[in-house]
Amino acid sequence: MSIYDTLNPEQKRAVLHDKGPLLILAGAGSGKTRVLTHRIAYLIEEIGVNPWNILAITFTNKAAREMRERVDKLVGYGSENIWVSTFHSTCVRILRRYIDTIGYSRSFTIYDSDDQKTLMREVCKYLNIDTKKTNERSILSVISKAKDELITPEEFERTAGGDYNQSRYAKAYIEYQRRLKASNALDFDDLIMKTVELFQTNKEALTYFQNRFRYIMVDEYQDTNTAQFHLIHLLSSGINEYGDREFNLCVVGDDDQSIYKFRGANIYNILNFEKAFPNAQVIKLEQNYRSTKNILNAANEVIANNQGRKDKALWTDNEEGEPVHFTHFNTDFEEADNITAEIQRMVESGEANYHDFAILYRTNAQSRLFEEKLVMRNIPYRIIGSVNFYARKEIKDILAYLKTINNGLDNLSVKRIINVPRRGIGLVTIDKVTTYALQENISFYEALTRANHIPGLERMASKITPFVSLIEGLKSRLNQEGYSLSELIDDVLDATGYLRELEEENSEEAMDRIANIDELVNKLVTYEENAPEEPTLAGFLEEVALVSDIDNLEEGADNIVLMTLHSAKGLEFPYVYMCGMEEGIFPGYMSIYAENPVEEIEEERRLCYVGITRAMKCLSLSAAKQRMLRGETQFNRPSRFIQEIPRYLLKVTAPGPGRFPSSNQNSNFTTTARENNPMNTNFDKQNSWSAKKTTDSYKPYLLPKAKHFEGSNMGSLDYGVGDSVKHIKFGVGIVTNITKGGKDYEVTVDFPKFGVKKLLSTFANLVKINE
DNA sequence: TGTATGGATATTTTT
DNA sequence: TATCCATACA
Repeated sequence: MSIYDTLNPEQKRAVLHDKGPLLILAGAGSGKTRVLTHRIAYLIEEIGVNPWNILAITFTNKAAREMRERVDKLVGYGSENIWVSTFHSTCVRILRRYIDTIGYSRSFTIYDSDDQKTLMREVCKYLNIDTKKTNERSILSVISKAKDELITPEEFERTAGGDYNQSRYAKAYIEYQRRLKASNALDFDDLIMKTVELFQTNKEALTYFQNRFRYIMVDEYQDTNTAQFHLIHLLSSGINEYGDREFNLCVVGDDDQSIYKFRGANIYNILNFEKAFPNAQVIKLEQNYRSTKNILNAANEVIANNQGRKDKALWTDNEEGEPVHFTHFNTDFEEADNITAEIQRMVESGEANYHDFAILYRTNAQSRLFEEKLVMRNIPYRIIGSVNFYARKEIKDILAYLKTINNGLDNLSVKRIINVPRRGIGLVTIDKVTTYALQENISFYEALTRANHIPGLERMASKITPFVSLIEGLKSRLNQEGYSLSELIDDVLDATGYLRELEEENSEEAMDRIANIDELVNKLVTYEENAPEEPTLAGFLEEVALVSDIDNLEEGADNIVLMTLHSAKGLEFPYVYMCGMEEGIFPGYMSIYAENPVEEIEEERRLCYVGITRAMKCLSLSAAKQRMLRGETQFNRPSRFIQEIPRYLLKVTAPGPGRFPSSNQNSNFTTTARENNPMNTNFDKQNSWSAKKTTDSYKPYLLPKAKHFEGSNMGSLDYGVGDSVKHIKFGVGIVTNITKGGKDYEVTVDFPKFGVKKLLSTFANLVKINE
């Protein structure tokens, strides 16, 4: 009995395919990772391929790690030589080796989206682009799209021609790229684009990697963009010893799960694979091993509403299972309350464990209500994606120190930390130094080292010089023999006084920040201990730059997970709750009112398909009749995706009585939840942090009184239109109007000295004056 | 130079 | 509603 006997016929065919291009159309839950790992094993053990010649590319670190683990189990010897990594880290590794041949230095920094935005803000200021009319983000997204399509700034400018807007974007692109280069920095898109550029200009590098990667496998192929396509095409078009192009390329994907078009994914990569790689074989994996018949049928019915798909029909041998549940709640509050109650009940009855559950939603903002409920009920949970650990201020600050030490050209990082902690160096000084650096064509940091020669800055030199010697001191220590990275970070925390300042502040927030910094130190120590090669500062920084929140999703922890539908791709759970199934939420209003709604809605539908197919045993959908969104009450109809599921697959449940029929009981719950809150200790730091935060900011929910509040409810304010009121700052004025805004009253008051002001009643503390 | 404050503004998804 | 930013003030 061999390991290949457990495969079904199609899977086996895919595994035994050893030469030439292969497209595996793998439906959800059809065992594609299994096929990939078994194929690697087959190539090594049966065909005699050197593990060293195999490259497997995924999108997330988590997927890469999983694949590595599974391959390790399957392949006894030499599996560590298989190159398993994400697109981005693959490119970083290639660039670290060759990037100096295209004009960057090997110690380049990677800019994340925050950094990109900061840089773009500088660019806009420099080019006099009004960021109120065109915000940084939209410019960045234009640039990102261009980079995905391998369009250089110069080309972009050429095609822009006389078009005013386009040429403005072009100018921004050029300047942005110039500054990245000056900072010796690459953004995420550059990682791919520059690697392609390297391969196009440096034949030696290309040949080296073509010879190295004789067998290439790509997971989630439907999410690749044009740049990634070219990268793979270049890498796989090596010539073998008989002078033939082999294209030993095996890609796995599912066009129905393509959900990253907004990020440049090019669906034609998978739809036209057979054109791009002649003689490609296509194998379809259509048997689903994950879900019940009912769930799978619901998924099939929904996705059938999309046009232009690759023809396929997913089926399963699994049992029929429960029908798909659907509940139409009255409010979003009731939705969160009932779902969390149901989960709790099922766990307490011993039917399931917390880790069997996932709550999925369209937008991160929807997690908040659930979080509040989970805290109240003492249910352990983990939210993926809302606040990235590495996006926190204190973490970015410390990393900026490390980046400055690693790459002094990184202007952004230097500017970030020059006055953190406070050194009395303000904006004026920074501006002067920047201007000087620009004039002299040197980096910002270089300019700092010459502070006492900069006209007009002689007096500031006494503040700047200590900073420079601080950095220089740290740099030189790093160069000493036997000085470790963990010593470096300790020295950074100590010598900068960063930690001391937080300790002295002694607030709860400061304690959280310290805890986060400790966590960062831990990560660095872990990196040092586990690094495959010699641990380096650049290595650590790049690892940190390329992780996403989903990568930290630990297995085995017994908690519910909450995440967006996007993050859920590739995962599976016995019980899945998809909430907020409403028109305007999912599909989102952005897609409904888009220029090309058909296309956009189809992408949303694929997202829905992804969500449904995450469920193994039981799927529950829900919508709310009214929902609070950015302080406003919205009334949405149930999502069209619900209608697309045939009635016989659905079990429509009436919403429960609602635990909180009237609003005033809530406050009791808030306080008790706070006091008996022993589960904080069971959580990791991130959770207790977020839990605390929301508990503190929790306010009792007021049932929205949307329409008819004018009469009776006015009583809760002790003044009305026409009354004289006193404000602590504005003095006495006359109320001219009162409207309901969110949970509060917006009171318009005419102050004789300050004019007409709109105030929120809870904050304004207006006092009625009796005349 | 640093801080407070109020106003504006955003909210889709992320390697 | 929550955060960000510019402006005014100390």
